[in-house]
Amino acid sequence: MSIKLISEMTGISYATVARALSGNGYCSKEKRDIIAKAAEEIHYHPNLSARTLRNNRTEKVLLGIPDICNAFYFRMIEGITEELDKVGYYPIIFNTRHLLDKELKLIDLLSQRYADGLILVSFNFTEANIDALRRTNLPAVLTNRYEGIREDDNFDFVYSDHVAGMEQVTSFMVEKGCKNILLVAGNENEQTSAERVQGYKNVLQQHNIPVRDEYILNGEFRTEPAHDAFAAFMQKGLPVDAVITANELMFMGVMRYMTEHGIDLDAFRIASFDNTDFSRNLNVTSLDLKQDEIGRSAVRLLMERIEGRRVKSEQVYLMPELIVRKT
Amino acid sequence: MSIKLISEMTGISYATVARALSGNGYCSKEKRDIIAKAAEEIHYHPNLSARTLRNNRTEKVLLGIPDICNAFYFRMIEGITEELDKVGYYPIIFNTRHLLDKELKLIDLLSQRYADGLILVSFNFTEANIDALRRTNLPAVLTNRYEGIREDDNFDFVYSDHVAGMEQVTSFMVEKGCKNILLVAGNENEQTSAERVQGYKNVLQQHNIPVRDEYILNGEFRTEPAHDAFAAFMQKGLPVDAVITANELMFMGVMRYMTEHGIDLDAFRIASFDNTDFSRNLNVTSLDLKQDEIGRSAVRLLMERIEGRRVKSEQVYLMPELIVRKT
DNA sequence: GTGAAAGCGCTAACAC
DNA sequence: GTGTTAGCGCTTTCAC
Repeated sequence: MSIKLISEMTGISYATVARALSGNGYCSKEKRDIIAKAAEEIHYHPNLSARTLRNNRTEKVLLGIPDICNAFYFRMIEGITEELDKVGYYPIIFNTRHLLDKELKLIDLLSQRYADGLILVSFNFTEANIDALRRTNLPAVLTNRYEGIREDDNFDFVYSDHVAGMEQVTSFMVEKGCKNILLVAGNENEQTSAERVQGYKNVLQQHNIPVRDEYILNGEFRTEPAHDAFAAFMQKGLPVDAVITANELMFMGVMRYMTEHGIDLDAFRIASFDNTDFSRNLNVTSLDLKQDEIGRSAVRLLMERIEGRRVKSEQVYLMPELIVRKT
Repeated sequence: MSIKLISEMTGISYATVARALSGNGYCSKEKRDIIAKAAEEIHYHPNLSARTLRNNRTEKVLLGIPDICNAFYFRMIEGITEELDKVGYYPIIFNTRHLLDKELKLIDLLSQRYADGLILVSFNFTEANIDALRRTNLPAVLTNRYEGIREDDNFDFVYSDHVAGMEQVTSFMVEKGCKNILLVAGNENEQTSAERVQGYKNVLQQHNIPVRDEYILNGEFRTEPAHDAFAAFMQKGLPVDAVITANELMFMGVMRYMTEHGIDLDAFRIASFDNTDFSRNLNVTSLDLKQDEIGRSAVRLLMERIEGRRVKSEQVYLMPELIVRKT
């Protein structure tokens, strides 16, 4: 409509106006000025839907985050945003709130061509979302391991080695002479939590330290449950010389218990996963899971597919790094 | 194309297929089944661009956030998301990174009809972005005061009273008997910072406590500058019995200094703005700026405009609430 | 150099 | 009940 309108206003043909506005193809200087003036007058803006419909290209990427309020994802989002910037793409951030429902909705949006590709962060890759993803046959990257991936799948994954990560943290504690190491973990049914618990057990066994179930808490990866589980543990009066929290939300819960009860940060050694601002500003040792690099790799993999440079599925593994601080 | 494809596959007319797929209008059970099967077979998904182009409606709202990694915005984003959910809308989150450039890009996206409306959080409402916004003549809500608003403007604003908020915090300190109250503020050129400083001064003057410039630091609303300004202040050895940080990022900076130097949380009274998880989990008194309610009001105002129920500009003022904790 | 027109996929009005 | 078709705004091919 708008080009047509300008065409009618100026008496210049539709095609010439279109050329002038897009900058593709020739249009004389005089006409271009007339057209520019008219465009300004009606506040012309090309309609994105029309353009997308025509080009079948959105120059946008959907980004599904399980919890947009979890600081863990910040550097990932930053990395993704910056990397997309370089190729003139935008991230469309969706908060999936750990709900399969929302993830499916997101995949549906991809099917509807709301974006050219999808980066999906999830801890819950199941038949439901993987199948939906396969059906879209559009480019996607998952930021977690999925066992059943096939070479001809339309998605890749980027993954941090959580087992090795927890081994680093636990080794650090053992080397510092700790024997009674409390692990505040997530739900063992979740793959990422199981992996972290595995890393913890591996190291204890290597050093012939007994693995005691009461030293492995289920904090559900969330602040409140971690707080409550930690409180219950402290009630028992068992010896502790080190606490490891398997993510920073749970570290927050532990921290809240400690401030409530006037327990100092140096009452025992403490280390967390995620390396967000929270641990940094409290000078607490934390495991950096390379979120930034996860994001950047995800974009690179995705763009390879969007630009048709690759069709075979690929997996990228990253190694976490322990950031040692005061604790 | 896709409807056409199904129409050709099944030999059923285009319109009937369209009716079956959309659910609008009649289509016999038998045909519907045939169509459903064909749709399934080709993984039919309606094309969003085509639909948007046709309907001139996206059912999406652009949401511009200055810093998506600042916990202050979490509850605002949540409030907005939930409220939009109720009316079947989605937020499209854009990280403007405090850059005018990005804000203008965002407003441009609105002009291109990438969404039906815009909620813009900014601390920098100037001629540039306000004019651009006016030119779109599309619905928008700003979450800050803008002095030059006109009754026929195409946008509204929602606003927390920062002066009254800081008065609450400062009064709390004064009532607790504090005399040497350090304020870690932002840059006074910024309107929100100036307002907060004003509230602080108001209360001190009411109580005949001298206002001393060296007790008002510029922490630029960011963690590092606040840390450094606080460190410099502490060097001087001036007496302090209370510290107020004008946002939680700056509180983090102060906190980092304290953990670095082994200063306990009860060395002096401390209170912050924002009431995020950081202060909550450290049991620190903080001012709740009603971010949730800001978000919800913003959506309500915006939907009134999107649905054409109102054209005159409106302003909503909210009153902050002090959450008293251990400090 | 400029202009006419097809077509992206969808919706909906209208004709039968 | 079912079918035909115009048109949303843009891009691009092709004809002049």
